[in-house]
Amino acid sequence: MVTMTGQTGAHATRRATTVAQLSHIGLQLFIENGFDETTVDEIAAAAGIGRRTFFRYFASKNDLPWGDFDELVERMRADLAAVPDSEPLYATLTRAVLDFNTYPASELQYHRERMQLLMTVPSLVAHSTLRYESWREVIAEFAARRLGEPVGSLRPRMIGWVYLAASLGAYEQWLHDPGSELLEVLRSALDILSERLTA
Amino acid sequence: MVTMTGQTGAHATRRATTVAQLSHIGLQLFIENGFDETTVDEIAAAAGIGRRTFFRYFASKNDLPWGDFDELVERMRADLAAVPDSEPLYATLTRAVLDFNTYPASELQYHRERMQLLMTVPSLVAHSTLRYESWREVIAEFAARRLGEPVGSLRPRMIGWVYLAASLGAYEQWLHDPGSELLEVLRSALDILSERLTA
DNA sequence: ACGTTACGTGGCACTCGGTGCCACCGCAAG
DNA sequence: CTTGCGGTGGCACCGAGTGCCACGTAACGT
Repeated sequence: MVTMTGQTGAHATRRATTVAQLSHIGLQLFIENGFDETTVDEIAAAAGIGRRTFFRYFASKNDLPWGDFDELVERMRADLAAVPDSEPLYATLTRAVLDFNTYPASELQYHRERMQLLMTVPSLVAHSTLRYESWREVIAEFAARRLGEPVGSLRPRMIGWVYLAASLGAYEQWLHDPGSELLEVLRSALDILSERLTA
Repeated sequence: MVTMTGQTGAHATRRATTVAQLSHIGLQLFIENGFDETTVDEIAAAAGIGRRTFFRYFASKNDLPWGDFDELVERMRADLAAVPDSEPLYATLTRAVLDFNTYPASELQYHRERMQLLMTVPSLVAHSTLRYESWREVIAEFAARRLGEPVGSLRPRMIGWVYLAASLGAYEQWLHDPGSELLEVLRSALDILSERLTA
């Protein structure tokens, strides 16, 4: 169970576990026994590491279900940066949000269980707000650049908030309706944004 | 400093403190020394009550800055329920959001400091998501009734999310720009919603 | 081959938020 | 005066998160 991770170049050392492994083990426990009922001690024990070490992999128990979210956000940032200015703003953002939430069929069941936790366990629901900040930031940055406005101005920020709202609304709906398709619900949610909310 | 609260009718007993007093004392400490640097023990001591008693007034340290938010939400629910069907949906919601965030000039400074905490301290930012749920619910309920759709369907939920997004975007902007007027920023944010987010 | 250094590990003790339990006390009603 | 209710707060306990440090092992220099 010893893995090499030589990414850092010099002074690479064996790691007893990978983030992905730990995340998987923890999530399994959360699903089986409930989030609040599962202690970090139990997760560490199940993974065969010390409690202290757990907090070197994850800043908090709340971060465990998030996996490599930050990486995905960075990928979205890069993807958006590569979009030519000829592509219309809102269509690009819609496309980006759909891409961001596109998972291979094999991972869909897992993703659903993960999101079920993130959207229902109060502690996780609360914590998620902090994780979404960087996501909104990417959207706002892109919108600001396209609109020629500072990122700090109202419109880009609002666009970030509103696209997040659409995503969360879609996830809520997807989890609520077991037969639905995530991408379809997302598409519907994003469509509502493009309607005029007047009268 | 002993106050009578005989609301419950029979068996009314003196309370050593009121929620408002405690909230005020705590916020003062948060502003002066920082949220994370202030312990519940210190707040309790400053208020002259026991630590155990603090948690009978507030479910958590995070709830302290919220004051009577739930009451305001209930008022909004009642206000919306009283709006005749002849009033257009989105105009009514816009009006409701503006009313909800209308404070007497004397409380504005206090409100600003409170919101500064709620929107910047990570622990509070996270927790706020849980408090906003009931707010979104009120919006969604009204929209659902007006649209003749179940509350659980996508559109009413989205409307709840999107109006929350506008509110949070406006607050972010308001706090970011010391010279701005809350209601004006809010109005601008809500206006953006009523534009078509296309092309 | 040997010492040195870097680094992942994990034990220990501590802080702080939050909870269950319970004993205490004052007020109101009988 | 007695009984009962309700606010109070001390005490012990749990679990998340952190600082500190000692240990072992792999990589590196000589």
